[in-house]
Amino acid sequence: MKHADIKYTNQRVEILDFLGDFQGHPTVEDVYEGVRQKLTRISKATVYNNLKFLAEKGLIKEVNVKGVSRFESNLMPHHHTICIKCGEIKDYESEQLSDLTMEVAENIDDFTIRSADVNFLGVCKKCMEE
Amino acid sequence: MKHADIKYTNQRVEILDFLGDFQGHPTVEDVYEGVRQKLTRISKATVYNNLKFLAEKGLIKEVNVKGVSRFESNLMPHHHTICIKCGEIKDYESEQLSDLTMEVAENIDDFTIRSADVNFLGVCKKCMEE
DNA sequence: TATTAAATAATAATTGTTATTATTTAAACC
DNA sequence: GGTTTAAATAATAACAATTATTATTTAATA
Repeated sequence: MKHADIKYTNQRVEILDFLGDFQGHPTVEDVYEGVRQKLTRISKATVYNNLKFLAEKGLIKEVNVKGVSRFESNLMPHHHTICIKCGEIKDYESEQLSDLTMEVAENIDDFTIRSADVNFLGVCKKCMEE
Repeated sequence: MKHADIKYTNQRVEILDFLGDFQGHPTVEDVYEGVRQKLTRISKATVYNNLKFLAEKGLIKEVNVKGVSRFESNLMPHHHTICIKCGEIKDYESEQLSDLTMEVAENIDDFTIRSADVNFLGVCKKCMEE
């Protein structure tokens, strides 16, 4: 799924690779620390710029949780459960909900849809037991 | 809709009044500036604390957009359209989507649901014309 | 090879939010 | 009513995430 109009610099390739391998929804800091293992001289600003850039190009997705940006490479339609205690984020799939969400999205007047996000906020099992 | 276990201080009453009158989804700064018209000596920390407090008590709702907290007093089930250019937020209602969202929410395993948020991201009419 | 634009690194500045502490307010008890 | 106690507030410091700035590097184009 390469895009012709995107310059695949070393930094961008490493960021994409990192996100592809990562299980979960890393923050900018996570990505920075991870990518730094290979590109020791990469700047955090570059990580910010490229995560934003790649999200705008649609190669990755941004998830904003409690004011901090997180990213994922899972582009398939899905939702998120977010624990309001520990912050854990998990993917959750409901094809029916994805379908209805997109159908509704496409019929909103005077609005050019880019994406539709469904977030379930609550308390995860582990936090409930405490 | 008064709650017995909530102390209705002047600050909290003014914040609730402000949110009730406000058309839209004000930030903490908006609320602070607004409430300051009547309670000139109110502290911004108090605004933060009470917005958080009132949201936890379920008297208002928090909407996090692009990393900044916004609040609203509309407690009816509804969604939001968010313009990625100008940041405009508008309420959007789809009973069918609200219903399905809640139904899905209640059936997520190992997760105690608190709320389910649906955000439509895209470009508003005004921004499209530019 | 020279020119130009894009990308990057390093870091300063900004913004939204949280933490701290002293003071004030108000409820609960005698 | 006065005293004790806890909660709420004001003022401000501290913090963390993000954005802006600027010089340098890289790479595409002529």
